Amino acid sequence: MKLATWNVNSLAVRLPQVLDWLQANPTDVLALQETKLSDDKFPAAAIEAAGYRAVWFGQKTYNGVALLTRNQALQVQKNIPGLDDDQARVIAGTLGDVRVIGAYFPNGQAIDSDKFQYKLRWLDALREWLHSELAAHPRLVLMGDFNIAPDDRDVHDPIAWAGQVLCTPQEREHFRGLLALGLHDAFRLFEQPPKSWSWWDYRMLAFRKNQGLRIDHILVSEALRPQVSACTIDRAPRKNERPSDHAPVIATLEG
DNA sequence: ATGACTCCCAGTGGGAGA
Repeated sequence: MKLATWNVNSLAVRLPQVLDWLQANPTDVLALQETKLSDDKFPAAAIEAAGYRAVWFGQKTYNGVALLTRNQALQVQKNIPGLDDDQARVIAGTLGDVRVIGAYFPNGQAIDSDKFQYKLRWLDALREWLHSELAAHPRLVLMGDFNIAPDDRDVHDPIAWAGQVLCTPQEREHFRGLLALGLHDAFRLFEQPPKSWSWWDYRMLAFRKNQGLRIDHILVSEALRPQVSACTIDRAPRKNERPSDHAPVIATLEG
């Protein structure tokens, strides 16, 4: 089973790249973030024509998530139950016996902003929900754009980024809290090249200079961990003419 | 360096992203 996550920064702009990528990288579940499309504008027909099913949850201009799947996703859940949230950030579905949660974590903007407080509240609610989801679905994957660089080795310039949003102790504590639920960072189950990033700023020639962050993640539950045989970041789409600022992260599960 | 780039909705600029 191949699982992948990709923040596409506008599905309207990136749809051809997503379809090309799926053609080259057959995937059982591709979680998308930042579709930036209201539900009536979601390109369901083009995705079906490419041989994929989809469930989606979006809004105009901002946010928006989807799961593109080979088989129909069941038990679809949109956003975190019990959290009063007007932003479309989560879509979950069940494929076979695997529960898949695709999420676009809040950015947080600045530590002294309301958006950072919202991020922390959202993270609290996510952890609460995951606790019960894991009890109901031991075989679970949480993947998406976490907007958290878990460790200094996930940051091209840890000194410049120290204490900045995406790297604060509070955010990293939340990431460790997810691991404490029994989730594992699939990327770190394997030897990886140093300076592995999933996002590069559009500015400052950041991709050409390989100055980025690893903020897109695939977390697998304890029950799935033994089956994970690989986890990689595919930099190729970042070299496209009009790329997303994020690259896809891919995990392979045996069996 | 309150920048840079890209996307969006707007409407000839500004918010948001990370």
